Amino acid sequence: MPRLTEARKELRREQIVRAARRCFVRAGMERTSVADITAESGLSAGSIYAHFATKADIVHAVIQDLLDRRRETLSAYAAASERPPSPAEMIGHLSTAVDPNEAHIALQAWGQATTDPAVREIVVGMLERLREVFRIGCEEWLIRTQGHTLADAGPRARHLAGRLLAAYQALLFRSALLGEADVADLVDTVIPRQGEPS
Amino acid sequence: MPRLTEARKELRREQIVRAARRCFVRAGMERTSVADITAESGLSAGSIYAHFATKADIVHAVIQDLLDRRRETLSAYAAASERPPSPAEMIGHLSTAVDPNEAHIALQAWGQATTDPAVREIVVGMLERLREVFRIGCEEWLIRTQGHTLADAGPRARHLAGRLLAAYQALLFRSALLGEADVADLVDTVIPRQGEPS
DNA sequence: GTCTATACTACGATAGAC
DNA sequence: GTCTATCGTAGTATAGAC
Repeated sequence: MPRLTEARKELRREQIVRAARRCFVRAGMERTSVADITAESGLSAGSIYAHFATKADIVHAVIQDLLDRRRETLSAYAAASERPPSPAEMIGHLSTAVDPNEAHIALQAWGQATTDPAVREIVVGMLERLREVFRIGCEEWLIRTQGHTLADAGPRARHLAGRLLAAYQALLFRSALLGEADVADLVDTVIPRQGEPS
Repeated sequence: MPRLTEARKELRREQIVRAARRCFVRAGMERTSVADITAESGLSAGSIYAHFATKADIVHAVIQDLLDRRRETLSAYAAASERPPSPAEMIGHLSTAVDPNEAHIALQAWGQATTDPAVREIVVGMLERLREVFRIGCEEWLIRTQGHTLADAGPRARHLAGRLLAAYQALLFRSALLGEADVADLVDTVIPRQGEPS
């Protein structure tokens, strides 16, 4: 029966993480007190501290969880279609898939990362993995639809991945702080309409 | 003599803002206490509260001051040279001029902006002004060195300005959280080597 | 205007009953 | 495991002397 209790434990953790995420969107990570999280989750302080040692651990869990989901979604999109999506299609898809609430947390995480080494680790590590997802996606696209050789595609894919990463971050910023219109505008701005970007 | 005392007052405010900025770089805006700022500035709590009503006012002043300086620097660069700099030259200049400490504050401000309306106002407002600086710079470059007509240059400059803005934000992110190498890499990635970007 | 000392509040974390 | 109640601390802001 340990597996059942393990699963239950994980379920509680998720419940807490979800409640914390709602609080963070509303008031920010630092202005959210543990009392706020207890109120939002319907649990008590004692219960929460049975699953997380400190408030910082909750913050880290929320960020990690968010970034993990994001990466999985992207990875799934790139792998789903029979014909690999072009960089322009990727950004187009991202622009429709990005959630302002998630963008809020992401920007807060960036700010935290400037002073909290643990958060920095999470953010930078995830960034590298995201870059890798982009790179592999671009490589497949170049080889399978653009007729590049493997040798050619390698450096070119790295280049494109860096560009996609920057575009994605700009997307998050605009989604969090500007309007829907600015998100759409960015897609037009960053990605050339046809073929491959220079 | 009111002007002299006014000037002294402003000087004290600057002293406080500078001390606060150092604290923010070290520990973040929210984890910095007023006591930290008094220690860093060499002043006392009483003195500080004689010049700022609340800690939030200090935060706002630090952010505003930073963004103002940034915009002035950029504006001066664009206006300085006899021949207007190209977008590529602008980003190249930015990449060498960006200070990691300033980038730290900028990212913290973005995070704050997601929940603090006053900070959001400052950040978004400054963003629009920055976009305008870029737009005007690009327009001049297009007209005076690329032979565009005014009618042609308008929309094109707007397009380029949006792109420069995104690149600048990516630059700040990398400067704050990644290394010098990633900053240089971004310049290569985002800006085509010659002529105008698509 | 600037200092020291402090009032008041809010927070993170724990204790102990159930 | 979860609750209620609470301890200790740290923080913002103010009071009052100089």
